[in-house]
Amino acid sequence: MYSTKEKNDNDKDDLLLRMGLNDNKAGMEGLDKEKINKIIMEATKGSKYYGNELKKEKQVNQRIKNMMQQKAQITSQQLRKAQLQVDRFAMELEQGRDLNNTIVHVDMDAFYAAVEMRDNPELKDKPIAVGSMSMLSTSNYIARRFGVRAAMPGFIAKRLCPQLIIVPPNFDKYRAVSKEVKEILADYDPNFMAMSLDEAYLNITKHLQERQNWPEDKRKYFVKTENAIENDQPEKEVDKLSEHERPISPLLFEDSPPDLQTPSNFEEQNNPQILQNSVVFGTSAEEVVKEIRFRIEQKTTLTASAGIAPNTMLAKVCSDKNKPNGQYQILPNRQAVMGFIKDLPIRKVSGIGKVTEKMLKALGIITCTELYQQRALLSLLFSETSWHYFLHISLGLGSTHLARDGERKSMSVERTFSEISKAEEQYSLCQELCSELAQDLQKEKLKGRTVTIKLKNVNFEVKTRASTVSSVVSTAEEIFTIAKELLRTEIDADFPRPLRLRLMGVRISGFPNEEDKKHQQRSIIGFLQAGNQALSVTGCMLEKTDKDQFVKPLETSHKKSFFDKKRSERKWSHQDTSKCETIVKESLQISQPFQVLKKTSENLETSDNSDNFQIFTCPVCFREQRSISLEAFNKHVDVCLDGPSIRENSKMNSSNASSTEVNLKEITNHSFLLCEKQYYETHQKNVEITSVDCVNLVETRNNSSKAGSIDTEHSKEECSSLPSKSCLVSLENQDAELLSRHEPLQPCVYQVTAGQALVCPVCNLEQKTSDLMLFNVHVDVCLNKGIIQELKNDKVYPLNQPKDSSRSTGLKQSTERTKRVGLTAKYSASKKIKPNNPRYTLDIFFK
DNA sequence: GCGGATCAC
DNA sequence: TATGGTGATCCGC
Repeated sequence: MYSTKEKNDNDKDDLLLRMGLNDNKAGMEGLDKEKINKIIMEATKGSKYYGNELKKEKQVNQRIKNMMQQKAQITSQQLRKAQLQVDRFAMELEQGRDLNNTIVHVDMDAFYAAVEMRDNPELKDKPIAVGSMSMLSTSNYIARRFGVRAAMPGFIAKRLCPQLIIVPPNFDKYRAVSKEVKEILADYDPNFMAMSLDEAYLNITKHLQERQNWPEDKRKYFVKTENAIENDQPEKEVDKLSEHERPISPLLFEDSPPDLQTPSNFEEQNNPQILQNSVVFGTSAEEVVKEIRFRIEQKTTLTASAGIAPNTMLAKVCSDKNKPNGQYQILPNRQAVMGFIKDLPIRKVSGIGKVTEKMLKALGIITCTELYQQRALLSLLFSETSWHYFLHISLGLGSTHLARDGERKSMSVERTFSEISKAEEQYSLCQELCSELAQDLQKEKLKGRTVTIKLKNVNFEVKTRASTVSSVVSTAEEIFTIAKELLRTEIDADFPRPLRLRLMGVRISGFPNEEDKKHQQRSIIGFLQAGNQALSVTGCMLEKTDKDQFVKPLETSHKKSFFDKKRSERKWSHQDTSKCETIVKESLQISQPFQVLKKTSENLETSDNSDNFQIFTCPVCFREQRSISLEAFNKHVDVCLDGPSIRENSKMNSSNASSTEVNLKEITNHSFLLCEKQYYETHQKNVEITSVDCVNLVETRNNSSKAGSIDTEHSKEECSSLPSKSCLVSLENQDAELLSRHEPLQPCVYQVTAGQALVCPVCNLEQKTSDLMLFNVHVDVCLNKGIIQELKNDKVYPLNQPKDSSRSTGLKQSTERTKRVGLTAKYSASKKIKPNNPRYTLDIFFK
């Protein structure tokens, strides 16, 4: 609906373009291009927005520079080889070219503005735009002469065109009109694909076939004037009107193609009763699309443009060609397609945006012909996905059938506001957004596993932070608990400077598909009912292999277009890999804490007699959780694991908390290391603070590490001088290799004497529980949590890394670790316990 | 999985 | 005074 809609061919000044500038068709009352640029520049210069645009531009330039360097290193030998490869692929694509479908792209002209003009005649001959002072959705064609365009802030538009009338949007109305249009479209393709309120693709291949045998009165439409009574049925017998005679009610566009202007003789015939005009449309694709546009206009008094072509990519470009109120067809033969493509600027193609345009331009590519000529080079400079896409475009290929709307992958809410810097306000805003999101989720009965927050500061810098939990969430509270922690981390990271925000958003994703749900249910039930037969990982591997074998012939056949293949890939990943992933997850879940906890809870004397409630003990905070379901409990553990949120539920009063925090700082300064020696040392130190939440500990440790007060050099020496029993050593030095070979790490064994106080070797705190299973789980969780916390704050290095030394290598290790931890560590450590042995052994190892 | 970017509308 | 909101995808960690 915005600037992307009218793509710009002018590339003289990218930055100006990005701000909504465009060619000015230099109407009499309009402004010329130079003037427009000047006014926009004056309004923009010096703003924070502009500053950020400059910054982004620099990044793009750097990208281009890198690309050019890469290009310079390519040898002619490499290029020749690439040429052969690419051409072989191009040939296969060519053989698979499918010209048998007739795809139509229908696009309402200046939709919102047109609706507003229709409903308020006073606006008809005035420059108008729909939107607000800060942002415009669309403008009418009069306003466009002044350079007023979609995606331009209203206040700048006003400078360009002081007479501009800005109408606030009325989406309900647009939706209603859109529905009317869609009802018409459905007659030609019940499976049409709506891209937005004002745009849709149709595949009219089938309709065309059927239409060949239709009698004339099935293609005949009664012509109404503006005053006519609603009648959409083809009925009355009248002479066929040629295109030139067709009555077009609203004079939306002074620059409409002449054939679509209202004929002058028609003005006299304003009585619908007397007027017995009708139109008969032919049986060709062109006639069908004329009919569609005619009916749209009769029904809504609005005009549409359309493109007809053998695939969606071309149809889209075509609909732009004779806009407004026009149509264009590419005939279904190769010559016509290539002729059309020849001088087509790549920027016109959907999917090629400003950045891609600029990058390709740096390689001398502006038109599709040039895109084709450089195909070998492109295959060396861009990812496979990208150059395949480019090759499709340059051959005029595209999707030949319309994909059914797949399942939604994410849902989000975001809002821009005037600066908010107070943390409390930020939290409550976040809470509001979560509530809204939860309501939207409820409407579609969706639950997801990943919560992402988005923050944009007053300098327009955008940041996103995500967290994935092991079971799905959907309520406002659940989402907020996660979002809050993400926000807290960001606030803490900048402390004591406040986050100066201008936008906040919350998104949820990771919706389980049907297969996921089934598996999840089965696995929970199965596990609750004792028989926890783990599905083997090898079983999954087999399945994956099967899938590959099945997909491969499909892909290599090259019968399908690039777009089709992308779609089928997606389908496969939905149907099959998801199954596979689920199994992996399932087998991992077997070893997850809640399994142990469930057993624990069975042993508890349940004071709660409610049949639905079960009491679980959280291995992180050691609080009893009354949860209706394992799922809910699991969520608790996840959240608890992810951050210090539990503190808010904590009964501990603030004075207590702060006093323990002081102690903790001291202790945890040393607790980064998992050295045995240290374990014993801190064990003694720690006796007095048994009641502290592990959750609090982590927060404290974060703070202290931020303060940079850790004598890590010292600790490191201490540690490395120890005998090789350190868990740390094996983790740091061997895990990479071991993990890549899918072999378990050497277990790191801690021995605990019966009756002895249980002190977690990770957080160094004596644990309230005497249940070794629970303690075991705690250590496991605490270990993972420590790592996760470290990773969340990118300023902090992994557990054993000195904060300030060898920054480059440290960073490398840090990210190295991220991956593996992300893949394996969370919840995946498993435990082996011999309950009746007086000398218990605690094994910690990573799967 | 995460985060930044790009793109469309 | 003032430059959007929603969803998808890709790439490089």
